[in-house]
Amino acid sequence: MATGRTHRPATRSRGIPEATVARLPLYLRALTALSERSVPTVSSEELAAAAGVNSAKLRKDFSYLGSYGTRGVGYDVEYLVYQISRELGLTQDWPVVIVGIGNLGAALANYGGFASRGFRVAALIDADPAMAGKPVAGIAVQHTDELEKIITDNGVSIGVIATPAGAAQQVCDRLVAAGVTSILNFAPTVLTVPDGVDVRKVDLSIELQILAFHEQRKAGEDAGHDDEESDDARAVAAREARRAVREVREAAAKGAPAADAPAGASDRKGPDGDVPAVMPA
Amino acid sequence: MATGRTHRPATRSRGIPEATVARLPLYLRALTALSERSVPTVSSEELAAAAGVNSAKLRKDFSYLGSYGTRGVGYDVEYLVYQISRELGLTQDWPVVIVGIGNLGAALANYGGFASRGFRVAALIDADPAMAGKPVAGIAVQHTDELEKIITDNGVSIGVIATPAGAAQQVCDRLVAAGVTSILNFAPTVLTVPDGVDVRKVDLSIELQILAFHEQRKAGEDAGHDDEESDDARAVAAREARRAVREVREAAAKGAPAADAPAGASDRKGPDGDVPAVMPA
DNA sequence: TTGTGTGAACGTTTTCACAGCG
DNA sequence: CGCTGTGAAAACGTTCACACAA
Repeated sequence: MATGRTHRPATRSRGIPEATVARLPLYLRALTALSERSVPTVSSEELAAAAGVNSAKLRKDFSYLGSYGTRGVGYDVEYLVYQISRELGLTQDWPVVIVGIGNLGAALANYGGFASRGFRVAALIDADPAMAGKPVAGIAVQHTDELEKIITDNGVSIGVIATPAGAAQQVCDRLVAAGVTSILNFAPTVLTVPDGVDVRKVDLSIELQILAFHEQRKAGEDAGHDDEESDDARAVAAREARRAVREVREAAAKGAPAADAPAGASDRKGPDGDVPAVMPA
Repeated sequence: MATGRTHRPATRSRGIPEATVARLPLYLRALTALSERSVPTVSSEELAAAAGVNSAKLRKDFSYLGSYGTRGVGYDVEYLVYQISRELGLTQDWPVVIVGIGNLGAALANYGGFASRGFRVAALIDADPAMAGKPVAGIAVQHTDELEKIITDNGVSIGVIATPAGAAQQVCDRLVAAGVTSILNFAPTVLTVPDGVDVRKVDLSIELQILAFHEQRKAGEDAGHDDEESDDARAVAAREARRAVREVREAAAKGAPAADAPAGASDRKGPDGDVPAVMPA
């Protein structure tokens, strides 16, 4: 199938493990803070605490970059800042475009964290003609028609999608066709992109759902039976439930939803489904 | 050390692997879409494609919940929606508070994806007295002074922090003290919480930095030497660089930054550092 | 026959524990 | 002696491939 893969495919980042790459920005932040307080060196223990990881992990991570520490002393803060910035590619400036200037898009445009790292908002793009020309975060919003021209003229390779879910794939396709090879997606959809294009997604409601899961667990343990329910117990219960489950399903199929049964979940909020992450763009 | 751990500690979620939990919302979304199109059943292959994972993974994931499929047929859409919702704890309504009603906080308040799942915005809280009483997304913003009362009165157990980095830990402490046990943190800081409290973080600039890393890789490969640089080559290069590196560092220590050297990284943007994710709250 | 459910193989990430450098 | 750097072990996650139920 040459249709293009869906998500971070076999793009194994040569050399540095993906898990490590994901933590480098964390270290960088902690180091920057230390640097501002003019702290000259840190131990792996201290830095790890500041970054919220354990020291063994941090040392392993750094070992992939090279041997930048001094035994018996620690790491030189300034020097590490430089090395990590370099490794992350933050010593150059990355022009980015934000597409979809609704509530969230505007928040992103105003977000200082971008500019303070190596990112520069090259343009804000929105499909609403009424938005065109209006300044957001000091930048005039441009119309979607200009998208391709903006990408090429500015040599943009990173795009941020903050449109409603419905528009996301379309926008994504245009970005990619115009030359964008990295996409940060805030729309609650799975984007399909060709090989060689990286997509990362941020989904606000998914994060909350994960929290809800754990929250429910806590509640269950407090009220529930034993403190430590074994894995087996769960598996067995699930297996036992299967019979009952099948009956319920059949009942439901006959159009008579049982008291504690399906079909209820989908009428939670009417024909709403995947609501856009932002105001209509 | 009773100081309280930093990040998802040993809270191994009994039974269902964390990685699976993180994907359940994805499946749920795909299923909801199918449900709306009145599709009665899906195969693991189809659903996996819609969710952007491969089918083996999806089947494994579902196997942790129980045996909810029918061999030779697939999964009953409505039924799976129900089961996953149940597993995620979305059959009940979770009141959440959002603290820090800046640009991002407002975007979150307006985000339809919360309400459409089992989440209800119980209150918006901000430290700015001028904000108090102003309606955002149809809800009057309340002052931080009310925080504890709001939490207890509404039985809130999930809090969203969208304040500037500087205020986040303080807000977090108050939320936790008032009874919140799950926190979604948008501020670019590592939060320290007691055991039993879950924290998930969303950091916009970290995501971009990860993209930049991969983007740099791509560029390097295009321009660079061999197509497929071996892991060893990198390791060796790093090791060789060590010598040079040490010299550079010593030069820098003497106050004479070399042409291609440290200290440059921190003056990128003056005394800016960790800029808040949102407007001052 | 079709497509689920799952042991077993494989790959990645984390943790351990300690040799050895400064 | 203290703290990094790193092999080796353990834990975790993904993929394979096929028995078996419908």
